[in-house]
Amino acid sequence: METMIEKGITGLFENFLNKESLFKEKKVLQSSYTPSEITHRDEQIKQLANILAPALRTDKPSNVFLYGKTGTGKTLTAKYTTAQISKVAEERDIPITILYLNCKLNKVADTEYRLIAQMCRDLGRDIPATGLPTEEIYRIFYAILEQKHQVIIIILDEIDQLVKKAGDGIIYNLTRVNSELKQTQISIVGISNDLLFTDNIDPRVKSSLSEEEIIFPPYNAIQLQEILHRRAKLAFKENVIGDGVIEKCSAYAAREHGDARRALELLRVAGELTERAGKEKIDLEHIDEAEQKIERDRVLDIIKTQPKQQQASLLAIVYIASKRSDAIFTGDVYSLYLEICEKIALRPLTQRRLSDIISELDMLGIINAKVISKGRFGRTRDITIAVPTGLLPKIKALLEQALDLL
DNA sequence: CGAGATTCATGTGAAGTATACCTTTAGGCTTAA
DNA sequence: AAGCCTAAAGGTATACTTCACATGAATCTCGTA
Repeated sequence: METMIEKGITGLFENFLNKESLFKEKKVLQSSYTPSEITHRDEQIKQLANILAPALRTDKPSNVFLYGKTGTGKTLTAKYTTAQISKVAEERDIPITILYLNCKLNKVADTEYRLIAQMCRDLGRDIPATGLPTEEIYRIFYAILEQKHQVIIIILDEIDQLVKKAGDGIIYNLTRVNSELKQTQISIVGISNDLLFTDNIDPRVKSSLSEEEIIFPPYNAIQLQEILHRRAKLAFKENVIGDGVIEKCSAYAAREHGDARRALELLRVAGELTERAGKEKIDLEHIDEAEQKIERDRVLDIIKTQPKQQQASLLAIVYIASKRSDAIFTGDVYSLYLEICEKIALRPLTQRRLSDIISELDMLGIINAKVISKGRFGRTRDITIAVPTGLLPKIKALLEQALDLL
């Protein structure tokens, strides 16, 4: 029995190895890849380089704010430009340090403490995850900075999330470093895809943060095609891509506000699916398949990595949503949530907290939750599931398994 | 009939609590001289 | 006496709870036409 399975598996591996891969270099299509040349962002790169250039004379560059929808090349431009700067700086022995922080929710840098702590770690100083006063962390941070004369460029990706969750005082504190330290100057590169976010922050913070602004317009379908062509040439072997495939990927992504990241991902996943199916040429239907798979993986991955309480809350919502199709209210969710908690022996949270969790799930884009007033019948949130309904059973199963239900 | 008051179910802010973790410090014990 | 380990003391961030007040349109109330 065992040997048969073993045989089967080794056979599978052999098969896999014998089959020629469609990819030449798959990592070119991954979002972490920084190409040596960036297409259609010359203008933005030039602007950013101009703004940051004073760092090479050890002057403080202005703070910059980069706006634009997802997948318009903001992060890429920031990383590319700063990498160039630090290359030059290294050659000429100019002391410049670049820090890149992602402030996404539930990530390492989504509170004031965690942000500063993470920067200290990047500078080579270990900081415990909790226990120290925030002021102490600032002291350590200052001490590290003061060790040598230098310019620090801090890139804060998805800064809107940080400010939304932890307030704008952080930015204010960071900009204050400049007046407190003589040796070191820091400047901030803020990246946001929420164009409206600066409306609700302290005007002082706003003005200091956006001394300069660079707008990233969406790519149009033609530009996307060029980007894809260029990368596909590096990533795939010859004659692997079927007719119209690149055009279709571009069109899909252009429909979604010109998101290049998405276009590249579509192409990569389509390639993987083709390969797995044992075919030799990517054709159009693989793209549709890829689109579904991407969405599914994204959602399932978010859900999988949520804490138990969030999962239980979501399961309650999913149960209700699959049973009836009219609006779902907070009260319904809470009572079902309590039942679930009892079944799996999970200490139930208060409704107050559940209310916040629902907001969090909304922020993650798994559900839509809008506050409505039902007049005489009070007010509540109108909750709907924000993922394709075809995914519901899968989500349900995943959650039940994650929570040890049944 | 319509303006204003009422009402409901929950949103939302502030303040307090539990937990897990951190540093400092004071003993207490060991060790080396 | 100096050095090292340990446990207690005193402190923090974070996730959560408790308390109290805010919301806003459907419905009710009641004066008026």
